[in-house]
Amino acid sequence: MKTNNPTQQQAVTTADKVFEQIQHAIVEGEIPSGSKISEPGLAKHYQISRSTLREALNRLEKCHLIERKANVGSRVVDCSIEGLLELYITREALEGMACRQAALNMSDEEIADMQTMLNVHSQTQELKDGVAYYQEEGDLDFHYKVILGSHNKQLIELICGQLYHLIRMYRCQFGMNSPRASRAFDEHSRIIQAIADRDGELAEMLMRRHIAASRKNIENKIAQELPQKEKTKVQLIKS
Amino acid sequence: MKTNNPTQQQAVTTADKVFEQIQHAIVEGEIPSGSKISEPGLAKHYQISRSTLREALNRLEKCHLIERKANVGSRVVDCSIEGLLELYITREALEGMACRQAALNMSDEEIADMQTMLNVHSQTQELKDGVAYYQEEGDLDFHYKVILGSHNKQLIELICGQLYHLIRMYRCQFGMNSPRASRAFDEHSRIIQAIADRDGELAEMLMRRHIAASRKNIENKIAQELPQKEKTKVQLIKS
DNA sequence: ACTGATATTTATGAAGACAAATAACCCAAC
DNA sequence: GTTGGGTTATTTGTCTTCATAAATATCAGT
Repeated sequence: MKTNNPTQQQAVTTADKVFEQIQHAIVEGEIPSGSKISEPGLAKHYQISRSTLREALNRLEKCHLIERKANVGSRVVDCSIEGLLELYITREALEGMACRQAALNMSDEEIADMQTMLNVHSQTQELKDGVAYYQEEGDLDFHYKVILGSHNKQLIELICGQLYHLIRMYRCQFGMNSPRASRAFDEHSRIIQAIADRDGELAEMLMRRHIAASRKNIENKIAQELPQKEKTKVQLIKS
Repeated sequence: MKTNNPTQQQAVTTADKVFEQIQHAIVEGEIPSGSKISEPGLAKHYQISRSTLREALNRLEKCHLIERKANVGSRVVDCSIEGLLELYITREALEGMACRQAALNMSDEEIADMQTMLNVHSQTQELKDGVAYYQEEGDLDFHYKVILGSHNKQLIELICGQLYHLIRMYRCQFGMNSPRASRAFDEHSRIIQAIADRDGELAEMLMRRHIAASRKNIENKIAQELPQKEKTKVQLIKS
């Protein structure tokens, strides 16, 4: 799986490399969500000095994967339902606008590229008739291309540079290989159509509905599961 | 002028204090936009070690006031017209959504508080019949309260914690004490009304129009000024 | 046995020293 | 005069060490 994104330039310094390793460990849940981070411990584990580790921690803080309190230390963010819903709200706003801008600013080549990508995904989806690939990779790819298509550095940095990994973390932690694959495919298709038509208003509306639908899907699952038992996390959402 | 915002807890460590000082210096233009940052130089100037300064630089990077390249160094972001417009686009998306959420989530007390604030600003505006105060402080206060009213930690962190200072920087650098004060007041008033009516959809729409109007105002100024001469920055927008 | 204060330990914040990479400079050759 | 290579100098990245604040454990007193 492609773990890196084109926005963050590839790691050259050791702090960068360790950052990516810890990032991966957090996203995949190897370092559990909500746990305290021991600077001396992690530094020893990765065979680096504490100052280098702290440099890495700063990057992690930048993309909201850890939180720091002065004179106390760092914790991995804990994945709460509320946090997940708030993240979706934010995505709806940002990606909606990104989609509108994409409709205005994407080049014809970029649009053609996205259309072929969608076709590839379509075939792959039919072939595997499993849903995992499409949602896991294809969905992210789609959203990614739209965001980059906005040609808005501010939006790209915020979504791809910061929220992206948090989204992936929630996906992993909650085991969300959403069951909405086939519907999502249609929605993606219509969004691209709107972009191709250079209809920014429609493109934004469709993208927002697309994300809002995912959010409501989650809210429904919660409404079903939560009353019967008070378990709050893992496997709650999974189809 | 109130320089701090309620979201970032007050500085306890020296790195925090230096961070705030440099932040202020950048926002006010004392450290010119686009200039390279000398780590040894700044460390000496603030009488701290380089490692402490680097800690401060990391915070500055977090709120997009400086940019770092590996093995090369840090630069203050340069304020371009494109950057300003992109920032407005992003604000429109985020604050629009924040406004919608505020209409859903604000308590009655918070709403009443905002209404009295608006009245105070109204009187102050009439009294001074100058526009500076309202725009400089009142406008930010208004937007601030709306964002906090969303009760969405993600949105609050993104806008108040990160974009806020960048917005202030652009305001200072471009000398924008916008001439839209009276119109802005009416718009603010209608937005609060929509929030009080718990009409999220309308609240978002009005907020987006409010921000978009500012953006278009700037675009018009540019369209007027740019053809006649190629000067790109300072005083370009000022009424 | 339980509470509260003190002492010990541990972890974080800050400073200084070293190594590696980049940028600046100077001189030679075309 | 301009271009290319090599050397010097500066800057950044990393490590080590010290100081300070928080957390824990210990012990006395009730």
